[in-house]
Amino acid sequence: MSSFDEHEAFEAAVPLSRRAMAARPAPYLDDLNPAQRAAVETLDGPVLMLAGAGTGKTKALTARIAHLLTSGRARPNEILAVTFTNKAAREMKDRVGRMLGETVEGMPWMGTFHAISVKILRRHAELAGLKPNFTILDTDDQLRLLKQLILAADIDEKRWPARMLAGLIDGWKNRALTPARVPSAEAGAWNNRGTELYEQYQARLRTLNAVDFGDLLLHVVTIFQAHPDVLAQYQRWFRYILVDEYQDTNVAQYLWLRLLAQSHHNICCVGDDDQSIYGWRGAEVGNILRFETDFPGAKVIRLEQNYRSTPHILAAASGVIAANSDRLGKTLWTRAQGGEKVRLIGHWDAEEEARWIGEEAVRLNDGSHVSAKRRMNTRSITRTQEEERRAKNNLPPLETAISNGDAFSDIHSRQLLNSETADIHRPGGGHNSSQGFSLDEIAILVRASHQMRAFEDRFLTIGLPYRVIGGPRFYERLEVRDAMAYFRLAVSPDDDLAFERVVNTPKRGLGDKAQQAIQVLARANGLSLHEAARMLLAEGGLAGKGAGQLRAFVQGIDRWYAATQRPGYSHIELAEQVLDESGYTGMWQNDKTPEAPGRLENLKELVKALEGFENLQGFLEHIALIMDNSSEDAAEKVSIMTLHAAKGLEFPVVFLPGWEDGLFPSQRSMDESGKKGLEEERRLAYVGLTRAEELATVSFAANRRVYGQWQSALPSRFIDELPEAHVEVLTPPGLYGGGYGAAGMASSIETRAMKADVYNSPGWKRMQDRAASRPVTQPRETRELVINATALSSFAMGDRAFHDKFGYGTVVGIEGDKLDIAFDKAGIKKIVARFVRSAQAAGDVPF
DNA sequence: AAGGCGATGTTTTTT
DNA sequence: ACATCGCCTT
Repeated sequence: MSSFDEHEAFEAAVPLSRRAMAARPAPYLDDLNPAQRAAVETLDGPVLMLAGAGTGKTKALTARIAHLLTSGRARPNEILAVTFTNKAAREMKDRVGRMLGETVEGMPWMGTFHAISVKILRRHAELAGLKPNFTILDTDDQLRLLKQLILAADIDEKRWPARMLAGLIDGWKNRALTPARVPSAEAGAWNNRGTELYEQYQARLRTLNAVDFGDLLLHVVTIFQAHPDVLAQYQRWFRYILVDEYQDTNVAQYLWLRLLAQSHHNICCVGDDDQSIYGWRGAEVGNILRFETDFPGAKVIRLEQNYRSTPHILAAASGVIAANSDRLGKTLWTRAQGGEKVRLIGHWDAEEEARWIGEEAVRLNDGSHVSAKRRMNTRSITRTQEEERRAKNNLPPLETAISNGDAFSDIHSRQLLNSETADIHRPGGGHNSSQGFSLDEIAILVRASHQMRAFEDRFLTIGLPYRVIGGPRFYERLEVRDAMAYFRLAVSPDDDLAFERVVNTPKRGLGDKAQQAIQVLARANGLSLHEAARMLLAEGGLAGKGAGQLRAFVQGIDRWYAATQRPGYSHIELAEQVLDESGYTGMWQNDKTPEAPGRLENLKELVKALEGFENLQGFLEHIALIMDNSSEDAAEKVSIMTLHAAKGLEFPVVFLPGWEDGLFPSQRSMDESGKKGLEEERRLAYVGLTRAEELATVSFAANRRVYGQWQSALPSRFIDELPEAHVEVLTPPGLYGGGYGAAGMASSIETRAMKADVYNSPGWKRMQDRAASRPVTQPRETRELVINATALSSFAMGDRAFHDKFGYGTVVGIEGDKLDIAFDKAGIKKIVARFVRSAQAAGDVPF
């Protein structure tokens, strides 16, 4: 499993497949534009691919890999391709495979910075004072460890919180600073004891044979720096280096890359300085801005042709980002024509904003069961866009499709074959009932996650299906982490952090006192907690019912460990056994709180995830780095997520709510980082706008509840930066209780009367002007939302019903189109009937 | 040892 | 408003 073995295995396996590939023509080069093509064919020396939003960056990157392979320049194991997320890595693997028409026998060095670092570090662990089987701690373990150290150092955690220290240490690690290298100017950090605690923390990690995420990179960098021979080996192996999202690299990652690229300089970094939005967690825009100085002779290739958005959307995004000063500068353009202007609308408060967006989503969705294909016929598209779409959905290539006479065998498709663009306008600029957007094509992008609540509340009542992207990750959930701790104990009984976590979960009557006794014994005798607990029992140092419980716990660990040692044990059975015998499953079964069933479900899911691995060890080794929120759910839903989470995604319809000064740009960002902070916020606005393919709607609310207090706000300064020619100001229909132009805004001004600048705010003035110069739009004809037209008539008192969010329940009241439903797990709720299915239709298994 | 109550701090998030 | 956390009570 070591990187060496894998690497060497490829030496033998590759020549064959390379021959096979070399014989093939290079079709992937044909549909690249000149800039993409240059980026693909410039193989030697440093290359910076500045790829604006929607310019086919991933395509160029994957084509470059394909080109390296087919041209015989490199074997799969000689390419180091680094991404930030597992998702990006997976996507790249898939696309390279698809491009070459065969699965390249793996690319062992394609992965995240962290995953690749783990591979390297396992092989050279001893150079970092670790054993090769070190464990990777997550932020939770990290925090608990720090708390212990703070306690031991007799520091008041109230005044000097562990979280702050963790942030400090992470920051140092992001900058590749070992305790010894922390600049003296920062020695005063954390009450003068920051570096001291950092040092202790690192020592403690070493004894635990553990690393945190930051260490993965830091250790590799330190090893490379201290052991030129090791570095030289990797430099020889990685003949070509590719880096995605380079604008997001931190100092440690930059050094990591620079060390590896030092000898041959064959490094290609792809990124967009305008999309750097992770400065707050250590990303250095400077890395990409400095590329040409860092790598002399670098070729900079700009990808500026956008295949994603309409001209209005592009112009609006460009207008906003133009206000930033630290830019390399790009000008996005498109061949696409037509499309709607970016819409701008003000609301009285966040609830109204959510209501309006909900109605809009429903209106746009109307006719959702018309296939996307049919709608595409009336859309302005480019050939590349269409081909990308086909690739994404595993559809046959355009040529095939047309000869087969599928939905695209119309005049527009032929047009697409003959020219690069087919400009097909949606009639009237609007949608009629026969060509709605799928809910999957609609996204709401917010600045801060607390904004999501208004949307969830609203969508729940109107029953609009939605999904929240991001949020707590599967493996971060309490129950999953507890279960993992049990698995860790089964695999390595001496894992003290895991022991601590679950020794009293479920409650075993082992409180502070008992745990202290174990700790003391462990420290005095240099034992693990597991061993110390055994000793404590032998000595009879524990009285009462705790003793029996602890004995069962210790013996359980022994038994589970023994099971893992038996050759050919079933790790899935063992996992179930562990959760069962420990009483952990029982704990949740007895729990009557509404979240208990969900937690049990997650545990089931966790056990199911084990199937993909050969044994528990393998699972645990990879889990920290690889597991994600996958449970993909096929049902059509509107997506709600933060702007950060939206990077890299695209949607035909995008709503951008909450554009108010203080919220977006975030006050805190500006306070803490000044102009730099503001510019990062502006990039966030740019990211948001450029997610939209066809329709973007910016909105703001005059009033919003912030920490329980009503506060009014002014339209975001970014609204001023939207170029007027590309924006349509919607006057909200009176139907919805008035928007910015109605009484709503007027009273918001009254509430802010103390602020003299209100009437003079450029954003406000411009809003007034725009509104005045346009006739008031008639209230839209609001179509009845019919998602489940039969629902109304089909429910009677006492019927069983199913709701996406609340699960199963019984109808206990009917009131017009609203049902009172007593949910099994969530209590009684009033739900709009069309969003409830009958229990039979939903099937028997909840969720 | 465990449940209740007041102080507290509230962007963004990956690995 | 709201959730989390540590302390305090039982």
